[in-house]
Amino acid sequence: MNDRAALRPITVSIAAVERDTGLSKDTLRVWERRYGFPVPERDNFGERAYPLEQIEKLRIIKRLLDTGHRPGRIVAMDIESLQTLGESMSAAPQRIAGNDNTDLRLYIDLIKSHDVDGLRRALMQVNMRMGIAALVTQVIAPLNVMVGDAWMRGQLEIFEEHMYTESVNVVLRQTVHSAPEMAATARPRVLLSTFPQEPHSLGLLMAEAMLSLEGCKCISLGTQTPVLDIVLAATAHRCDVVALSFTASQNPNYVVNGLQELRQKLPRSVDIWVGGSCPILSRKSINGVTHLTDLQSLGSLVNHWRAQHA
Amino acid sequence: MNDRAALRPITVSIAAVERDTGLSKDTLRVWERRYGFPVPERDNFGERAYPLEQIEKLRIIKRLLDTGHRPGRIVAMDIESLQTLGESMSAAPQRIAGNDNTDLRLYIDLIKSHDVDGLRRALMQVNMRMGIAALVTQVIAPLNVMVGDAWMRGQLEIFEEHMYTESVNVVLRQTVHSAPEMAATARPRVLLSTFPQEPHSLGLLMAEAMLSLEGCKCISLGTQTPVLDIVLAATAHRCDVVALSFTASQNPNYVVNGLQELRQKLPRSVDIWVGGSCPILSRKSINGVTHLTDLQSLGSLVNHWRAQHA
DNA sequence: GTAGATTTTTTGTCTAAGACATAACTAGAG
DNA sequence: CTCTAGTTATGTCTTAGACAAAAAATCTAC
Repeated sequence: MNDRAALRPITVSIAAVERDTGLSKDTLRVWERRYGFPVPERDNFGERAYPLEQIEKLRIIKRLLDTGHRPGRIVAMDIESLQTLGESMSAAPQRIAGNDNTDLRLYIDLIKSHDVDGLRRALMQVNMRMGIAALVTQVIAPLNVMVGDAWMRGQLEIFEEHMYTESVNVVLRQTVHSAPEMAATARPRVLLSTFPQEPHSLGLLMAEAMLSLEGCKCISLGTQTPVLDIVLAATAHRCDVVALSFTASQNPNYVVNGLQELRQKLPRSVDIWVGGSCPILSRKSINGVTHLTDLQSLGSLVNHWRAQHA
Repeated sequence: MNDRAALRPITVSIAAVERDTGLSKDTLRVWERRYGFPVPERDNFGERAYPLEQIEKLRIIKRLLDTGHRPGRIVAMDIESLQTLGESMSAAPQRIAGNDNTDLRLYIDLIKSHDVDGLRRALMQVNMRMGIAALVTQVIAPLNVMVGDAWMRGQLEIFEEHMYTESVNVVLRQTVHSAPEMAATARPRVLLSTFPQEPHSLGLLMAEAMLSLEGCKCISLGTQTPVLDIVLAATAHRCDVVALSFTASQNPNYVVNGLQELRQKLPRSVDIWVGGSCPILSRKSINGVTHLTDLQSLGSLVNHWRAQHA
């Protein structure tokens, strides 16, 4: 059908690499020019065609960049050196959680046996027994990481991940909205959303659950709101806080520029709280923007806000 | 702090425009070259600086492209012409419904006054008084069209549309899942999702509401599932029907090719039902795929299926 | 030695115009 | 009315050079 695909099914276009690695086309071309990697083949039309091994290596490089390394030092390295470099770094932070994750295997098994109702029931039971906070921080948040990992390793199909995401969506919304509606006078009033290229809504929903629990009035716009409209919405809804969720799929520059732009256009009286698994947030702190490393700290942040606005 | 921003706070960089409109940098530059719009100013460093009005116009153009217009015809038009163009498109199919829409204005007013709780309460009341079917077909479906329209005319901001979408999301999920859980043995078992380029979930949710009402067992994967995974999921969940939702933002060719591929890979015993506001679906019928023109007809389709599988 | 200011290097993104595959429209024939 | 062939429209790729911003390295003062 497609000559390009038929002749070289093992290579992909620069646009696909940009989508899959998060490295911009400009960056890919300039690395090739400067560091001699990646060196894609060329298809019949003279356009770059990246072999899968190079994409694999690019993914490793991207991870290392996210943890603080610099391109000039690592892009030209061979893949084995990169892997040993990566292992020496990642060993530490994993264990700190203190959770051996054996009980979470249960949920993965439910996903793999395609038992939608069973999965939802199991999550609901956690909610009944331990409450929303524990459900979110001790089950759903670590499960998200495990599911992402399992998918990366090829142990989980895309549709199984989708089924999981939809189930969590259902359960979280049900628990959040079954609680008595927050009074319109509750403070702080928190506006929730994500930046335009960020389609993942689970982080937002988890934050909403935790904030509602703390007695905040949440106004969620769902995902992908332009920066300008976040400003308009915060004003229109008289919000005290704008809370934003980011994942690793976000272009780091978009994140930083967007947040600086938002900070500049939003009144100083409105706080900006950001969270999620986006590495740039931890590496770089932005003036006037509060970064949460985990969902537990939302509670103390709300208390802190209330103390200041008493 | 930033010279660029300090001197011209009313303009933004090409990267920010890409982020907020979804139009690539390449596309923005080539439109400027070919159609003479947008024509950004230049900052102190000779780089493009887009005024807000042009971004507004770009958003409207993007919307019109999604509904089938082509750049060469509309990019050079002035903003008023674009708005009337947008209105003339949606005017026609409106009347056919036989609804004068005066009562729906009420909801628009609630959106414009930023009364989230009021909007949700109003929708919930419709549900109590008239049931889910009426809520979906007589209120939400036509309201979706009205909201899209109002945005195009500049009467509604993006964040107001987002707030509306999120509210409908909440209300629909609440009504669907407050009903007693469907028995695992209920038939037909319907798998719901959208194709990879389709991010809109409201259509899916409306369909799920109607199908649950008819006593079907719904398994939703959320949006954007690859064709191959739809096949895998339908098998894994032993589904009788795959239901897909499409909006006008879909590339017509992707839709047709995707559906043909899906039909080919799915067992003939599994029905494919498609619906939504995507023009190609009405223009072209695909072998082995059932197209629903409106949500009301879902009921008779379910009955028909049951009669055949008695 | 350490803190702070200054220079140098690194790095991502911007610029330009040209090329071209493919999507979409138009016209002609059956 | 339907299908096929020709034509236009359109997005994305290509090239290479420039430069601001960030990071690192060097220098200066105490």
